[in-house]
Amino acid sequence: MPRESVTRAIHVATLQEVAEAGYGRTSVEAVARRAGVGKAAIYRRWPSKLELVIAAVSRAAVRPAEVPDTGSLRGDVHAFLVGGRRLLDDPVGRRVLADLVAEAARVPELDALLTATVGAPRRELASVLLERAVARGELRPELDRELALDVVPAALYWRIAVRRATLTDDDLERLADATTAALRAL
Amino acid sequence: MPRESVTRAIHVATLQEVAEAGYGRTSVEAVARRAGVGKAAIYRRWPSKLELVIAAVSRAAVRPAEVPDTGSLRGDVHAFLVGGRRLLDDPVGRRVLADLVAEAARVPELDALLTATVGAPRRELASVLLERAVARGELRPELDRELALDVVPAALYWRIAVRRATLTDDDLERLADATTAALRAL
DNA sequence: TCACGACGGAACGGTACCGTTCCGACGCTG
DNA sequence: CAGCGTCGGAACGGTACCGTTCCGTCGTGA
Repeated sequence: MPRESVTRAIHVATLQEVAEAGYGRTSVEAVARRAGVGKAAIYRRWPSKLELVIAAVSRAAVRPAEVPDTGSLRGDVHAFLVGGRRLLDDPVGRRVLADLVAEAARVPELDALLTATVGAPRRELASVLLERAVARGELRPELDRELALDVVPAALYWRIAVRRATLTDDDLERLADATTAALRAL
Repeated sequence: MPRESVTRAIHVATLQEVAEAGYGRTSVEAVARRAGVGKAAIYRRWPSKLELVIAAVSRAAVRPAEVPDTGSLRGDVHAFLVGGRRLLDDPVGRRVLADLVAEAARVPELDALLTATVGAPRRELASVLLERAVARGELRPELDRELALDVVPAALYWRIAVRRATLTDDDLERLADATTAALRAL
């Protein structure tokens, strides 16, 4: 039975390596070096870099997808944005995410992983929020769900992950206002 | 004097290589192979992979930043989105862009290049559009420009570059409506 | 048409990983 | 406290690029 402490050290080292070197330049050798571990310990667990990274990301991405219910669309959107900012605030996670988004265009397994561990849960959260607003009468029942689900997280991702700028609490308030207005127009 | 046809072949091959392999795994050797060119021809022109990629992207990204003036905020936003979709529609460009966005977090030169050749021109376009709307009285003068400039392109990028889904003409119409509503709330 | 120079291609020594295997050491479990 | 299995580490042969240098060739401009 592999030792858990070693497995954890490898996971941490993997994420750090991907964050610093980028997915493409990440080597199993470097991960082992950083983890203070023999390469054999890694190959005993996973057959390749892809599986290694997938395992590390899967473990790190496990987050309880709590659904906010504030009683209003605007409040729910704000809560969603706050959660999203928290998710993107980790510098290591942000870098790894950007790399994996790029790499997912080439590797279907990574694409599936990202969708399953990050995309789908967040999307489900937003979906619940939208349906509640429809039920409340705040949004039209014919609302274009597809488009709405893209509008909600987009500005947050763009600003933090792409432009690598920050969003203050105040920004988040106004962004919630703007997003709510956008949804009502859909 | 280096031959222009060779330079062009190298540029094309560079972008294709980055698109297929990712920036991190792209090698000068592979670029030369693909371009049907000796490595010497590349090192005669650029000192390293970074400069090579920067040159290729710079050339490819030169696009006339035409400013749409449709007479209304909604029309201007729509025109901006149509232009953005055209920019992101090229599959090679889209992949390269995702890689470079990730790599820009590590390499300041790449960051500066991306800002100068893609970010700033598009941002300037959006800025003009916003100021026109303010002048027209369609948006409040106290409009938060920073936030507004993030809201305008975000959904487009999110959907096409991150989620790798498509946007129909109809989607673009509704997205223009939603974005306009969001801006008015800022 | 001639000569200059950039060309494609091969080869250089050197570094880095690959994926595997073999150690001797150490830590759990029983 | 015995022994089994995982441990860190070193080494394996092999592949791939690095950045540079050297060819013999061929296109181009004078």
